[in-house]
Amino acid sequence: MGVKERRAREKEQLRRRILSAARELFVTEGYESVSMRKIADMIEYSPTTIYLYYKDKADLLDSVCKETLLHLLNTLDLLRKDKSDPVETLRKSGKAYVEFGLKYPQDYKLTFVVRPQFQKGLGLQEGSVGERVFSYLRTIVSECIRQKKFRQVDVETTGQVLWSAVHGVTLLLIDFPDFPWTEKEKLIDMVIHTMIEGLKP
Amino acid sequence: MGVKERRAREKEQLRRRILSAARELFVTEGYESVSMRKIADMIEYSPTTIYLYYKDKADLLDSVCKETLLHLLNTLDLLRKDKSDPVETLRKSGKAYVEFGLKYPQDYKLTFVVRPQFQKGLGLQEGSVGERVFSYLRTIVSECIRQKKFRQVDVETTGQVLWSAVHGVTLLLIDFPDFPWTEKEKLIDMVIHTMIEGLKP
DNA sequence: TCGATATACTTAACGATGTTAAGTTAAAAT
DNA sequence: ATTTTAACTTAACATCGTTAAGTATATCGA
Repeated sequence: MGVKERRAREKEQLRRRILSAARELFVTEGYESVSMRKIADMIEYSPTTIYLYYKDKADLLDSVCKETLLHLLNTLDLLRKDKSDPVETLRKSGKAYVEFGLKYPQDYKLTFVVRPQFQKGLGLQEGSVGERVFSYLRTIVSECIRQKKFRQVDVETTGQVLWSAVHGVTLLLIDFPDFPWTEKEKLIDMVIHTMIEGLKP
Repeated sequence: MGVKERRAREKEQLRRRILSAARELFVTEGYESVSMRKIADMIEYSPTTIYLYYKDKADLLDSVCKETLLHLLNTLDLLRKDKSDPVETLRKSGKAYVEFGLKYPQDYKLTFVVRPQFQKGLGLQEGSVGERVFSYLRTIVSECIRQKKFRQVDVETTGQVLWSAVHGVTLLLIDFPDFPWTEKEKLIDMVIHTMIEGLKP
């Protein structure tokens, strides 16, 4: 009697096929340049079929971004294993964050720049993947303060400050690839290093 | 025989009317949501008239952004008068930069996020307004180093680091208005303060 | 002052967009 | 065997950026 189950599985498969086609197109051609018809062509269904699986184009974007956040979270989580030096963990996490952004520049922009425009009131609500990413940052910062590696600063604000810095350098490097940056590695390292130095006692 | 002159003046006037209509619509409705027809409606001309003054929609965006950069440059330039303490000038400039972004959030996004996507190879070339904004930053930083208020760091990289930080916090505040930020003022101040502390000897 | 030319602008059209409503086909349930 | 349900498609709407062709008006040379 596994008929229902098989059908559900098939539906889920198509759902995923749509999502991955959408991601590939969004990333290579940009959200605005991708039409529902292009996505439909890629998966060899009619354009309207997509609407049976996703509310609209913005919903598709939303789903793509949630996946990206999950991917980012997994990438960062790998670094938390080593608990010896929280400052070092923070440095590594910062680097990993920026490098993630540069490795998947369009995914990063979709998630942190394009999506907020289309999903108004996206406040990183309780339990969301976005909240979990930020909470990851909070944990490390508070450990740095507890071990007196940082001065007695407000954990919440400090987290936001650090996020600002890495977000900023990531976006600048993505958006202005032809700007005469000093060597990328050096710039990223200095952003993080300067921040950490500025937080020490 | 001021006929030619009058005609040229009239052309220039219409050109400006188009530009300011475009800016108003871009800023209130977002670049993608604005159609050439809407702009045309606002100035009471046919849509195709715009093409006699601007190559295409991206060209219109480009002109709007150049104006924004000029506006930003003028705002910052007012702060350079006081030459007593370069670190204080830097702090004020940083604040002014972020506040400019928050005062004109959509203009800021158009200039620093949307435009780069449509004008590929936008490297802030020699003599451009963008170059002049960055050069403003470079001057202050190098003065800080000369006066030994900062350690002996690379001027170019340091400028880029500072830009990253203010750009980052500006965009986060614009893009995630519903995120539970600590008080805006406090966050902005701490971003700048942390950076400056991290650069001191 | 008359006819030619150039300037400024408009109308009409093309192919493409997101999305909805109505229709079709095939499988499942009764 | 007939009805119901699910999955998908066709056709259409209003709107988009942009181009080509057309029109009207003002300027210029005679």
